[in-house]
Amino acid sequence: MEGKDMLSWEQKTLLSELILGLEAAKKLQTRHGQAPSPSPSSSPAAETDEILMKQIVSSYERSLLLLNWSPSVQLIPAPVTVVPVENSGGIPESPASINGSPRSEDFADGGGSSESHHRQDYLFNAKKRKMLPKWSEKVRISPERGLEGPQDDVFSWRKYGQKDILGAKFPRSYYRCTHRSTQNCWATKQVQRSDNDPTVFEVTYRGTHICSQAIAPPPPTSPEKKEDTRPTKSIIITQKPKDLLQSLKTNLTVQTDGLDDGKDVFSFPDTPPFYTYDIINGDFGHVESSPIFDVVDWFNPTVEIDASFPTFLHESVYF
DNA sequence: CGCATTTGACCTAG
DNA sequence: CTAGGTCAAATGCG
Repeated sequence: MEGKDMLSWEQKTLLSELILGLEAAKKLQTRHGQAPSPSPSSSPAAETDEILMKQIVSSYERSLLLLNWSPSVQLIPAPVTVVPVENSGGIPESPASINGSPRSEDFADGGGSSESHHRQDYLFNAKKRKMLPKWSEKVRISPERGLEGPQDDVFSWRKYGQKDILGAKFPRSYYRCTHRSTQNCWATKQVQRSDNDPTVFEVTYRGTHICSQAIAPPPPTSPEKKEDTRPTKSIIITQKPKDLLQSLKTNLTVQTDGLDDGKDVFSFPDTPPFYTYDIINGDFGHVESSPIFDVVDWFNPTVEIDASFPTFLHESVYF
């Protein structure tokens, strides 16, 4: 039946919506380009408009590209190996993390089993989660800090579980975004301390943050002390930020272990990425770009991303 | 008090 | 069945 294009109707709808929007934006852009700014006095405004339109168009394009690219959302978002630790054994890392067969079973709520309402939710979440992008990085903490878990990001995580893993000395901790319920942010991460090197943690992220925290940590309009913008968490990563950044830029150790096909090499987009933020900690710049959120289903219009989007490609990472 | 963590039970994939 | 992942009640903490 639907052999190649197995998109759910939601995805199709989204697709057509995006196409529509893209067309409109393009038209607008064209027209704008043909007719120079009506008010010559305010040229900066025109520039802003142009930027805006470009942004819109490229956003649409990217979205479409993503959708077409991988029907089952298998984008790996710029995995950054933080510490160039040599792979001690390698990660087992479920090779078939993405199943490629997104059978869109609808949840016919049938009559009778209302008891399993939250169970369905569980199932639903599990299924949904499976489609989320996944990547991992190794983080070395500085021992003198005595910190237990590495917190290399500015996100607020909430621990929701801990498990002893077979063959691992240390338990694995499970975290999810604090704003899961409030903002539908389904990003999770799990932290596993390395067996041999207890200063190394392996952090596996799953899903991308869509919460507002993901985008705008500090408001740029208030030139106050920018030191305390981060929430009490001191970044603890690594020893040489310079070399690290250098190697990141040149080498970019991409650890795409979540790819089962082994073919989906994520190349950085040439278009201005979705957003980049960086920790201005004097320590390390962590650049993360987000792929698509799994658009499969949420009709939550309250997620406003654009409002906090002004920092567009600012590179304040110092080398 | 409202949040986060702990921790055993529960669930599911393989 | 087992191992890994998640839930949720209990507990802790500011």
